[in-house]
Amino acid sequence: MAKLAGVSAVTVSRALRQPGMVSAALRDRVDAAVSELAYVPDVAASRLASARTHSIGVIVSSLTNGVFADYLRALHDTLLPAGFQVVVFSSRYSSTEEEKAIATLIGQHPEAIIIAGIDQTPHARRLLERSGVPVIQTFELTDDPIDINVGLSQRQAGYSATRFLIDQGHRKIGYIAARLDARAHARMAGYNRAMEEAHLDVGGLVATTPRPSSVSVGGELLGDILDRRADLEALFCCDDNLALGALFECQRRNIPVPGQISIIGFNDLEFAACAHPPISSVATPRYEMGRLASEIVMRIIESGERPANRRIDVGFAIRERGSTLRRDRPQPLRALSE
Amino acid sequence: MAKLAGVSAVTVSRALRQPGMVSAALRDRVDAAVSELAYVPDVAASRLASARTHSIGVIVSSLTNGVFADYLRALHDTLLPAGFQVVVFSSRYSSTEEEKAIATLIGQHPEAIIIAGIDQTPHARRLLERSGVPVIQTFELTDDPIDINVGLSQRQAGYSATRFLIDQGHRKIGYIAARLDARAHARMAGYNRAMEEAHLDVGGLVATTPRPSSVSVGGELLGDILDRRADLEALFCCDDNLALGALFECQRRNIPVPGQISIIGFNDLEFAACAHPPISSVATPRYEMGRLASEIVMRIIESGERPANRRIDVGFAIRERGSTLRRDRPQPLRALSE
DNA sequence: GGAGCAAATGAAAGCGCTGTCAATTGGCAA
DNA sequence: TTGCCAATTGACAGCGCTTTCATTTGCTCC
Repeated sequence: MAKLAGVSAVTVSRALRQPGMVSAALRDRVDAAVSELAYVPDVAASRLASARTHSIGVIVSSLTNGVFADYLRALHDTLLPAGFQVVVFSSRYSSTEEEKAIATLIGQHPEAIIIAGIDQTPHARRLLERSGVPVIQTFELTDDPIDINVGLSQRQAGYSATRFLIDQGHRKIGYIAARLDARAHARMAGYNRAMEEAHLDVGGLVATTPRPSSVSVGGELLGDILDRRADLEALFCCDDNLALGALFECQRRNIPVPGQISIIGFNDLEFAACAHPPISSVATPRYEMGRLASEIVMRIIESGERPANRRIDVGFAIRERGSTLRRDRPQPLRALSE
Repeated sequence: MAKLAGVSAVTVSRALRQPGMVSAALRDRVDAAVSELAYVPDVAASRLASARTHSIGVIVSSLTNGVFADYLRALHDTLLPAGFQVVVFSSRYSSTEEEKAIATLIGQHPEAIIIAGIDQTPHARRLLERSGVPVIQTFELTDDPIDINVGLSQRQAGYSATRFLIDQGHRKIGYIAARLDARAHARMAGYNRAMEEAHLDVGGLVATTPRPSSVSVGGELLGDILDRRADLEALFCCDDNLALGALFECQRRNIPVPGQISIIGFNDLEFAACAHPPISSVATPRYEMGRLASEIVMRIIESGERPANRRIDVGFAIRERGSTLRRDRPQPLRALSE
């Protein structure tokens, strides 16, 4: 390459990275040789020599779950223009794969790591701590972040969704969840807390499966509950796919939604608002969370400046739509105010 | 690291890569030091020294479009167990980003590249050709592959879906598409061909948008057509998200599906089969396609053995479901057999 | 008991770049 | 014309590994 352009390797490197520092003539010669050979510099060599990778490691639970779509988009939108490469790994909801992904990632020496979730294994945690780069944990909130934490309380969100249904006048409120990752558990804990607080029985009202979440699973899980509790009044679904499946299942069984069963989903994916009826959901600011995480990371890399707070709560919001309906009750719920 | 274990760097390298070649005692010392330091070898140095990256580059149009989910899963399922790392880039449906992704990827020296689509820019093509590694183009079929091509004829699939509706007795058949990438265009070409062949007019029956596909866009596009053609009888949707949106829009407008309008989608995503009514769709073997591509790649890397055919058609299949209905016509369609 | 060999380990070189610093060139002031 | 400085370019070393080859160790076998 350098030979073809008739210059030294150093000049090629400079012409490509800081064109302003070489004369126009040489720059042209280099450019010509580059395009002649379809030359692409070896990042491995570059990384080794410069100790910079210009890459940010990102680990998500799934590449294909709609939940990570906006989040990943935000990361790309923010980091690419700043000259960073975004290296995405999926743990596929497996701790083992997550550990592997973290190790692989660290071997690539990203300049920061943004990882979804807070439930890393002790080994994974150690790897991250020892990596020496900023680590942002996202999606959930923890009191004990590895480094920095940008997320929301999944438990609180689950509580709020359930409480929302209770406040609407529902009593026989079901909960369905698939995959059962840490976030699903946290939401369920919130559901249980809200039900317990309202002195409502959850017997037969919960259906879960370790299978991945999907629309069809949502229908099946609702079916499981209905087999036991035909008197179901409302359903909190751990995610919007399940909610959509539950909605279809109701339509299939001629159960009016929200007339007989109210349905609320989670994450407020795009389709929720335009379903028929539109599905109520808990909106989580995933794009915002990704943007925030990227900006924190870039600030640390560029100026070493760390956020004042290691723990940033991005919150959530209940989106009330047509799939949930206020139900008038003759007698008030006892002791809900405790 | 080597110092802590009291051995040479070479031994560390060997203990980690070929444990069988070092004595148990040293192996234990190395392992201890590794976990003590949370040591992870530097892939850049490794790659530079060994000229092997054990990575396969993958470029898709979108990380978050459900279409790539099964495909990526297949790639991971097949390549990870074989010891390859899967490096995924998204072109985000942009030629510019695709070029950048290809360049970045080649700088990382993957051992093969699997890229979705056949419509790379000339520059991108050159980069791929010059990279010196096997390149598999997927999802579509071309007569002029860069190297190897595993896909299906999107045009043919679009033709078949339309023809399916025609054969069901429909005449006023609409087409909606979003994003308008190469595959959407190919499907539309198939639609146009089928309509033309059947001497059916497409006036006012087509609605497209450059916006990304989504469920809500599906409803809007159907609305656009209905504004012009209230007599619409059937709708071919460029993807299942649009189809779902169209279905919801019909429900919202109290238009019976399939009673008044038949709907067929494309790709047969998971939710199509469990919608209400279940949505007919064109199933594309995406998992199979990914598996095939991986296996070809691994065979080439391991033994240099290339497939007999550079162009492999994985086909497609119409899944007939409740959203499409045979419509009886008094008079037969003229000249359909031409 | 010593030659011969296999197994285990280490020393040295080098992968393709970039950081550092030295060398060269040209322009301009004195 | 001479000397000095800035701009431009190149030489060299080294990033952290792995490959190759040499060395050492511990056997086996005659």
